[in-house]
Amino acid sequence: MNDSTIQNFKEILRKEGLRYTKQRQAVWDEIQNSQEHRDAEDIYMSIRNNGVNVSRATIYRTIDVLVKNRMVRKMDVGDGRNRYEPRLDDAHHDHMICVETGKIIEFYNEELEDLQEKIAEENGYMLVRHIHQLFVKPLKK
Amino acid sequence: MNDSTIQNFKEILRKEGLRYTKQRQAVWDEIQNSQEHRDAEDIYMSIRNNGVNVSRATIYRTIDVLVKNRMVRKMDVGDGRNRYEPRLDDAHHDHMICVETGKIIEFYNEELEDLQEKIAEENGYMLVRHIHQLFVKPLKK
DNA sequence: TATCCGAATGAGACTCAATCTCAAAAAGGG
DNA sequence: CCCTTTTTGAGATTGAGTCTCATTCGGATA
Repeated sequence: MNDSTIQNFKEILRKEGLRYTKQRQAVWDEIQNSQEHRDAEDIYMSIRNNGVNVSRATIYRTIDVLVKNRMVRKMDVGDGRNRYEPRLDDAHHDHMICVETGKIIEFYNEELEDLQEKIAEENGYMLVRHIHQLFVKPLKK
Repeated sequence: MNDSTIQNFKEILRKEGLRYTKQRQAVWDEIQNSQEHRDAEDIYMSIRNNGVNVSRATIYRTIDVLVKNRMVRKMDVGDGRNRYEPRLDDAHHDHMICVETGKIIEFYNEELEDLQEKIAEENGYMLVRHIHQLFVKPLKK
């Protein structure tokens, strides 16, 4: 929650023609401060526990802005609740989800990225974005 | 909707300890007959329009059985409605979704499949299943 | 083929994440 | 400090999917 990040956030709001409010700052702080993959309810409860009054509507509205401006990544894990994670470095990665423990592991593989673009192009398309999730279980030792 | 497919379906119901009903057959027929990626409401309406009385509950319950027995594949396109497609040949493929037209294109790439298993193993896991969707747009000519 | 009993069905209630509504509160330029 | 416009929040609403339970049906048995 350093000054430069706050400035960056304010700039994005300005660019979008939106006002700076403590609720919006709280949402960004909350997501930014934990490197986990959290759901909206979790973020909502944390902010309230920190003493900031906020509604679910504001959580969702703010997340939309953050996602649009690539500060937050929204991920659909397939259980009906989206998860959010900060995108501080903008380094792309995908996710591996352990079906036994629910643990989420991030991974990135250059070859995989290239291959996807190639496949899209071979079909006459340009890759815009992708969802790639590996559901895994621990190797037996 | 040939005899051998019906027999196969009856066998699966037997194996699961379930009875053969016209509603269950109608759901399987409906999914099987169209090679598209359809949602539950769509399947529901089609069956009713064909004159078979069925409820949404039965649609969902039957789809669960079909998915469990690998006759139908359930896919989460990210818009809140799952899509279902028949799995007649059991050949695996992933999907490319055009963000401009909504068209769904199937693809399969051996190299991609191998790479995923490798990545899981490098992290100490075994690949159980995966979700891979490419969101694309047409190449400008 | 008639009987019978447990399984299946369907109408509608319910769930739950996410979105919408709109009166009241707050931002922030002048 | 004022004033206009935006934002907020409590609660209503939406919509896919699930659950309930009285009624109907499948199909094994005799």
